[in-house]
Amino acid sequence: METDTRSRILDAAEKLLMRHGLDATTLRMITTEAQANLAAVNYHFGSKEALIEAVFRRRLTWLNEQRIAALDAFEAEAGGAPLKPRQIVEAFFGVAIRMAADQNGGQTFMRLLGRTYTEPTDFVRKFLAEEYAEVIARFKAAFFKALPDVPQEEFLWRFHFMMGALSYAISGADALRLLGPIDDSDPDALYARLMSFLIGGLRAPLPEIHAKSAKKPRARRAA
Amino acid sequence: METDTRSRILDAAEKLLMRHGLDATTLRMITTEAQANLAAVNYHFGSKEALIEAVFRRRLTWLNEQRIAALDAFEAEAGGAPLKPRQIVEAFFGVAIRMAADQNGGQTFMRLLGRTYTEPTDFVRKFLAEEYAEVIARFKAAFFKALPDVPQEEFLWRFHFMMGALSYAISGADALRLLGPIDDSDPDALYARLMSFLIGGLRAPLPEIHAKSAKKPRARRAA
DNA sequence: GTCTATAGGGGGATAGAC
DNA sequence: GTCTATCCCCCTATAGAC
Repeated sequence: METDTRSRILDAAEKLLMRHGLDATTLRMITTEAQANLAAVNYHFGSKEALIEAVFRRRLTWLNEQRIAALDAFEAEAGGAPLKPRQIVEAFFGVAIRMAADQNGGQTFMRLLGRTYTEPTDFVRKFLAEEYAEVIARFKAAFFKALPDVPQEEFLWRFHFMMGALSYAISGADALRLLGPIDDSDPDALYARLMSFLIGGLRAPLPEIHAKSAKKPRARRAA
Repeated sequence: METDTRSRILDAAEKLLMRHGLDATTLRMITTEAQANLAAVNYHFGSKEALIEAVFRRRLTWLNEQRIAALDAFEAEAGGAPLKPRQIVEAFFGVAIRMAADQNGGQTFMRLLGRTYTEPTDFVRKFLAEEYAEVIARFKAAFFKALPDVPQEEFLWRFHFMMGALSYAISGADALRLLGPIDDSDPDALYARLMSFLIGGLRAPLPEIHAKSAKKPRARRAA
């Protein structure tokens, strides 16, 4: 707790944004929680939006570096051969879910991140795209190489569904509660459950896509 | 467009809530869009919260009735025997994704619903729990019967992950865009893709849960 | 039922003292 | 770097005319 004002504001903002969302969190709530003055936000960050961006970038950059490092390690080990899908899933989603178990702010941040994708504000979308560009490119390439039998478009949808499952695993506590009493206190169990589910979905039999919508005569083999 | 003021307000609110979220949508935006007077909201609904509740209940009640009707039909057909998991998934998620393809407000509503689970406000959580109570009970029972080999706790997590995938399938357009250019205009294709993925995840091999958290000694081998 | 006008509260941002 | 005081804007809700 003996950190500087700037860090205290970031920590307080992270926690309150996770709990109340971007719009409902006020600078007054943040500065009160951080035991700082209202004007301190504008002094240190310039505006509420700039503060929010700083909250995200602080941990998201690090998270995606970890993902790439994990992928690098697997690829070095494989020496040019395609990775196992399980390894790529581990590098992307495993790293995330492990960060979500970290009690030192990682958990709070991942919950915030998880709820942000479905409530996108323009300025957030913008810097998220920047932060994700490299990691997405790397993982797409790795997956395409590892799953040559899965059409790339089909894979992208599956990746998207996997992101949804991850998001709920991390920040869907309220939806979870709808299902009845359930123990969500064991991060290792959550990790194991999510990995099974994701790999099951990723490796599912391919759907038959019936091209009855005339709009896009989907060339399944040509091109 | 020749509907009454009350309906126009509901339609406008649905659309704006979907786009901007609960907090960032103001009554002024809604009444302007609905070509109604600002005071009309309070006259017809009493408050902003009551309006929001009406927006959700209008379609959610109907959606869950459809789900139960679909389940009833499968169960009548099976005559007491357990259903196939695919049928139950179809009754719950298929109905939802079909409503999400409906251009007559269903699509807008489902996108709103999808983003709501991860940005829960207290009063929303409350009536969502009411609206879901029956359908959740029915589907849990059906799944437990259909999947006797899957521990119930494991199934609940998988159901939760499936909800996450559904949510992204419906309202994660922004997250999807991060992955690159992708065609999301074909509802039939989306339906087929999501069903494959969900069933793959639901039927995945069970994870090994290592019970090192003392709380729940899950008897995997030694206990 | 629908309007205008306004009350009453809270928001983000900033000027200027210390 | 940190504070107080304040500007100006927009919000929800409601009173009261029509």
